[in-house]
Amino acid sequence: MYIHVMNKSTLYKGCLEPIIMRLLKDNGRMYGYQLTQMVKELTKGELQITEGALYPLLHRLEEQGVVETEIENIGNRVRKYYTLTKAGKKQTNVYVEELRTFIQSLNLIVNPKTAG
Amino acid sequence: MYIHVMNKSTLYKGCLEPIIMRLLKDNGRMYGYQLTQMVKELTKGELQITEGALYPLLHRLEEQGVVETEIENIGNRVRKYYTLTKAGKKQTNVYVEELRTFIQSLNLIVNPKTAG
DNA sequence: TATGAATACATAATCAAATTATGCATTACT
DNA sequence: AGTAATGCATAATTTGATTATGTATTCATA
Repeated sequence: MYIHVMNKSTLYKGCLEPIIMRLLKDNGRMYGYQLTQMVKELTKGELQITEGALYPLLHRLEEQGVVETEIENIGNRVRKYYTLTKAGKKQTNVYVEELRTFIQSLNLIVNPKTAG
Repeated sequence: MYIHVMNKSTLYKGCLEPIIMRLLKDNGRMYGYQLTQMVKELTKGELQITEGALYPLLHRLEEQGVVETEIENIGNRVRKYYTLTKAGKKQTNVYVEELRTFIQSLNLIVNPKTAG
């Protein structure tokens, strides 16, 4: 019988946006690669953001006016820093609250006895 | 400026499969509509599974041999009950563990101080 | 000093899985 | 009689990931 092996990384579909915005809110100016590293560190390697997911997301956020960017040259290398706009910060508060509620909901399903 | 309003229900993209399997493992035989109601109740209305997401998922799980079904007639109405197969139960344990780890990861990002 | 790993960005093709909309039918409520 | 709730299903579309690829710099090391 065929057993479907779910890639656990697909769990965070839909959560990436609030995750990134939360990190930007907490840490101010950050660049893309730094965001991937911070997620990896914070989650002890559990969550690994792929570049193909991250960069298009950051571009969408910029289009929407949620973040603004600055290019910085580190030696010969280019970094693109992202900062939340005022509207972006406001939006982040909403998203993070929703994410907290969502986590609580997941807990209620997965650990119905302990999660109150 | 355009502010993107995220539908918070989209957060659970990718988590639906382990959620449903977990409920089936806990409660044995369940039918589709019942699953949607239980998720709604458990999460105090926060998570609402749409039919367009649920039924195709259940059909996929059946194809994969994760669940098996029984049709039951309640008066003139038809219900389709789903039960985890042996392989399905095994798989559920893995998925639920992954989901727990994922929840913990989310916590580490959203509540870095309190989540250990 | 060449080679690979890490850093740093970007995008196109593809796939998975949801939303939205629709359809059908029964039962319960008002 | 009409509406909401129960109960299933599926098609069209959209979203948002994966995977693969490309470019380029910096650093460690064999």
